[in-house]
Amino acid sequence: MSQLRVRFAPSPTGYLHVGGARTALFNWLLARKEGGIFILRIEDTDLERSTKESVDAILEGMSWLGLEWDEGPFYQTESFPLYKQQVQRLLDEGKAYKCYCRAEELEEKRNLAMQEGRKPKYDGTCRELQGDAGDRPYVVRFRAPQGGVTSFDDLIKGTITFPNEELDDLIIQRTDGSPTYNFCVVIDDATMAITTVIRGDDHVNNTPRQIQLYEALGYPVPRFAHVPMILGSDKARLSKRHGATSVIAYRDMGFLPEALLNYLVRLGWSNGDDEIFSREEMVEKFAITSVGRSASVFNTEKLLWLNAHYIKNSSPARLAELLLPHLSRRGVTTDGGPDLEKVIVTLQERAQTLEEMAERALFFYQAPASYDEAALAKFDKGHLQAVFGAVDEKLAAAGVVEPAAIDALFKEICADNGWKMGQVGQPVRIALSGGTQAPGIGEIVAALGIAETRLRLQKAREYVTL
RNA sequence: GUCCCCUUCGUCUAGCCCGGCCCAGGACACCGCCCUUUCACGGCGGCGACACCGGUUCAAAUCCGGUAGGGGACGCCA
Repeated sequence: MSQLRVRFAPSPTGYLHVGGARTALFNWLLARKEGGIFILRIEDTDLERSTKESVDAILEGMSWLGLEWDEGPFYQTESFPLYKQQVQRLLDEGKAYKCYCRAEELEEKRNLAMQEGRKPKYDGTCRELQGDAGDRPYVVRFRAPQGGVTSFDDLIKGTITFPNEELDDLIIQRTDGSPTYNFCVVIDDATMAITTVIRGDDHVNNTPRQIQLYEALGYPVPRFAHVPMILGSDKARLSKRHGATSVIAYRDMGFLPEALLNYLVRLGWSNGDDEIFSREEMVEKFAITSVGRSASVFNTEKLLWLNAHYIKNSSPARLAELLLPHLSRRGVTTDGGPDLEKVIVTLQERAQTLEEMAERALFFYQAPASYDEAALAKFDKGHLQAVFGAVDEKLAAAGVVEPAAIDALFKEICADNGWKMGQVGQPVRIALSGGTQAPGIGEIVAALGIAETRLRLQKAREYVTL
């Protein structure tokens, strides 16, 4: 059996979106699982819309996700001579012909056909033309088989059959001499010896045409696997109006690549009741044939849950590195402040994204500029002053730095003064962080350090005295 | 309009190929309880689906037919 060769072939007309990322992931997974080759090919035949920026954005998304390719990136624009040559071959063999119909005429005929409820296919005006019609502009059309059917066994959808009658003579070369998509893919997939084509299912309708092209060209037909689309919450095709669709946007929102990957692989694919998959487990368990046949809705809530899971299970050192950009975007530097890894440990259980973590980490590096008045109002001033004073005093004499030891200290303070934990913890939390939503008192103090803690306590005490 | 595809809890899905173990299992979300110095985490429990109609069968989510709904394609875009 020959080696498996798959490819991901995005067109550089935008960033890498989650749908494309999932297709890329499935390709990558299959290649890794089968010990095959994963090729990256940029489909830039649309000179009008293809941009270098898009290519870079796609590459950036791919590498952030860690979907490394074995060959490429190849650019279709580099193969123009080859396409030209193959078009000529088809022309010479009578398998393609020149068509002089004008685009506008065709457009009209198409609209008319649609209006009248007919299939808007090319009427074959130039199909039987003899010889060249001078130097009038022309496109080259593939002479498609008229009768019979074209069918293929899709790895995901099963057997799909099209009556050839539904397929018209598609254009393979434009008036300006450039080749069209359906033709390029076939040539490229054939020359790159792709054995399995995994792509979005918006391509199923193109598949029979491509198969006819493979046959006309004398190439072996690869296997096909069409993965269902990803929908937005309203079940319409996922687009910007549903929120972020760019892979890089997810990175910037503070998602971990393994969380996105895990989410994406479970969209349409499953392995029993398993939800969490490491990269290795995905590779080991993935099977293209067990990808579902129906479209699925992108659900940010679940992605968030997975992200929280991976945040909880990542090392503080790694998170620290990933968190830095989110912090500096907020104008915060960790210089001179608490050890970032210690801060992260207090936040790991509570943050769903790195953005959220950065937000919650802020007070460690910037003493509160104001306090949550409503929360403070639940205690009377005398009590507040007494608490801040007692804690400050206790801390001054303490040599401990472990969260558990500090918590024990607070228990002592409660016992000594006949207070309940709620009467002490909450005021101190407000004094240290400004608000009520923060890690445990012991954790905060340990990360902040005794000196800084006392400073903030004194500040808060002054504040309530005023 | 024509062709192609799809249809299990709100969402992702298991089960479907090889009917009975399924008055349908898991996960996210939601609700409640517990834990608790806040917020979270965690634990426990709850809510909640086989699109519909026929057929085959002792028995159907599973097989067959039809209906409805949804999506995709129909480009000198990819």
